[in-house]
Amino acid sequence: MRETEDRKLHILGAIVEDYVATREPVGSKSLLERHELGVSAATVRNDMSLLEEEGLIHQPHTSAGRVPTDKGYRTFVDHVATIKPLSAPERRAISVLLEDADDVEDLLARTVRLLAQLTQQVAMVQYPARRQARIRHVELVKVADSLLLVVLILESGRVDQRTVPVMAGRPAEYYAALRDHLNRVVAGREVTDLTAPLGDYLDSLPRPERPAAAEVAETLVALAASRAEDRIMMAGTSNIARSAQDFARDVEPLLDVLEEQLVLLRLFTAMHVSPGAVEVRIGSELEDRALHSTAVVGAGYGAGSHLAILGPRRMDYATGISTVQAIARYVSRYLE
Amino acid sequence: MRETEDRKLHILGAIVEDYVATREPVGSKSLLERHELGVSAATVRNDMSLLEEEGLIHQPHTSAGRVPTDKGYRTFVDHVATIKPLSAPERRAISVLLEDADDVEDLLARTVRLLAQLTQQVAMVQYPARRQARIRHVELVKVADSLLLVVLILESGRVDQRTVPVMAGRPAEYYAALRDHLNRVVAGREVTDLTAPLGDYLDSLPRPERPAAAEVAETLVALAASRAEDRIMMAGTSNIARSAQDFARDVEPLLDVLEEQLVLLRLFTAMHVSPGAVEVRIGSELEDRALHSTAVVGAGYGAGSHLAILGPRRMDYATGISTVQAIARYVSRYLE
DNA sequence: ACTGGCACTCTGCCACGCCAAGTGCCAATC
DNA sequence: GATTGGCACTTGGCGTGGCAGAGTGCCAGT
Repeated sequence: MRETEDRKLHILGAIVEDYVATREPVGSKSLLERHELGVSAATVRNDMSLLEEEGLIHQPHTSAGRVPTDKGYRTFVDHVATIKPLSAPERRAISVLLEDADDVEDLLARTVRLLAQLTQQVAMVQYPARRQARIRHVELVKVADSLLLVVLILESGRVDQRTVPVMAGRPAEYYAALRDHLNRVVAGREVTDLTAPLGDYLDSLPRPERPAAAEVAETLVALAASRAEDRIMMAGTSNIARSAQDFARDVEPLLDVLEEQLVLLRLFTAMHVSPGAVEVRIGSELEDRALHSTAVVGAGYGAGSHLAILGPRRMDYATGISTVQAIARYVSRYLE
Repeated sequence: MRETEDRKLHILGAIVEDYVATREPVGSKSLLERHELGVSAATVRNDMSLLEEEGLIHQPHTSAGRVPTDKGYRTFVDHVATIKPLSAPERRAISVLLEDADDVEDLLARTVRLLAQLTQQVAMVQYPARRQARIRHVELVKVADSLLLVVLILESGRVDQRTVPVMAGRPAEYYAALRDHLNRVVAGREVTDLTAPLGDYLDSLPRPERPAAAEVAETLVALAASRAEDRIMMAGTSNIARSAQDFARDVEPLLDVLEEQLVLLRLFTAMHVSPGAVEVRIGSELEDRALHSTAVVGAGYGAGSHLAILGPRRMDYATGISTVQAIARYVSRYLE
């Protein structure tokens, strides 16, 4: 009993492997040619029948081979696939490449390209969440007579900016002074903790001066509240062209989703994986309709951010999972 | 003589229009069904023969309709196409949408999305070149014990940043003081004019302090020299899925090129159009092999930056050209 | 519990033939 | 001389039919 159960899983694994490799429904006979199963074709057929009853594989039509279902891929990933660790040269390559990034942005760009190249899938990385978000410095730049640029520098090294329309005619010195005052008030504070101190500061001003300063203070609060992790960097989109076989129908909505990013962000927030852990979502397990023909292998990194690869359900999960995991760890480390 | 020449061009135009609309080679008979040419099919056939001799159209195989060649599209664009101005609602929509961008980055993002939506092609915008590139402020942020973030704020409102590894163990006050010194030296200067003043400053330091300050100064020079217009923002990539008919072969290298950006940047620098002017490149007129099946309609905006749409050669040039031109003008205006 | 064998069912592919659309050319006409 | 109607010819696309290959389910035998 135990043994036949094992064999069924083994056969499922073989089916998935063959299907991934050949892209074609796999039958009992060709399965025997490529795998040492130690049983006859008829037995394989019986087991396949059972697997189909359990909803793990599926026949496109009578007298065709079998194709794994979403549920089939799922059990494969959960119970069959053995993660193959990366080779030493690969690890070294990752290490070297990420090491001399000269910027967080650059680090992410390298990461995502690397991930796309190693897995041959579409890779995406969420911008890192800011963990200790203390304000380092605020700078005001008058870019036009009635337009002010507010720059916010955090201690983590992140830089955010936004322009705000202001009343025309104020001299540059006015904003220099305002900047100094604001810095005195907000420097060293958490981004979440600006409203009260700024309110106090505004109250301390002579009444006629308040509205002008309030304009800037509001922008500052909004800027501090904006979450940069709401952006995603992507690479390897051309890989979807290679893997999709039914192009016109599948690819267009997929490219739309990738560009929209909103769906991907929801996806990321839905997968609350602890750093280093990997989560796999396959086909219908993904919320969005357009992603039903794809699978996503994601991992957490840093402080609650995510990275992932996206490809066809017919994907090499073993290397995908190990690569995503390894890269997530490396990035976490380099972010300190 | 003059008249038959005109008719030939008219026929070329009709062929291009029909081919763009139907995606199928167009023959003399179906041409008459859709256009009032005032002549018989035989005459059209004769003219088509001549057009083919001139290399403007081409027959996929004997007894098939005609398809425009690159040269054919070229003459169509140069001599036949009449630019249809945008409708009033369209203009208003552009105006409204671009008006309340709260950032240069945001403005570009809106622009590129708008362009993609209006033309149904892939749209791309080069980051604006910095015209008057005076330095407003330099900020140093210690993000780790041996890692320093250098932030450069320009008067135009651009913010650039880069991290640099530094010797460990220096107190934060050291960098605060260094920042103040550097600001005194570089504030108000052109980005191209930093080497000499910074050299003088370094020379003025006591010899043992020089290497430490030099580390930072070098990064600053490199940062100032880095050209941000070497980046491109893109939208509407899913549109290539719709327009390409022969997928597997065409789309993959195309997506690669779009991701690489290098080819696109070379393309942009190659088209030195004055702001507001439009340039069209069709098929083999484009340097890169992967772009031979596409056409690009580009325009200059701002101070020497570019924006463009990219689509199949079989593209609606009339609306493409007018839309690109209109948007380039709007963006130039909003950038002041 | 497996296995070998057998009858059955599809899909993919190839060959065939027909049709529609298109062409080129030529003699006739304005 | 330019234009036109007519005609013979070419060719890709499409539907049909037959055939081979791969696969299945089931059953009787070990």
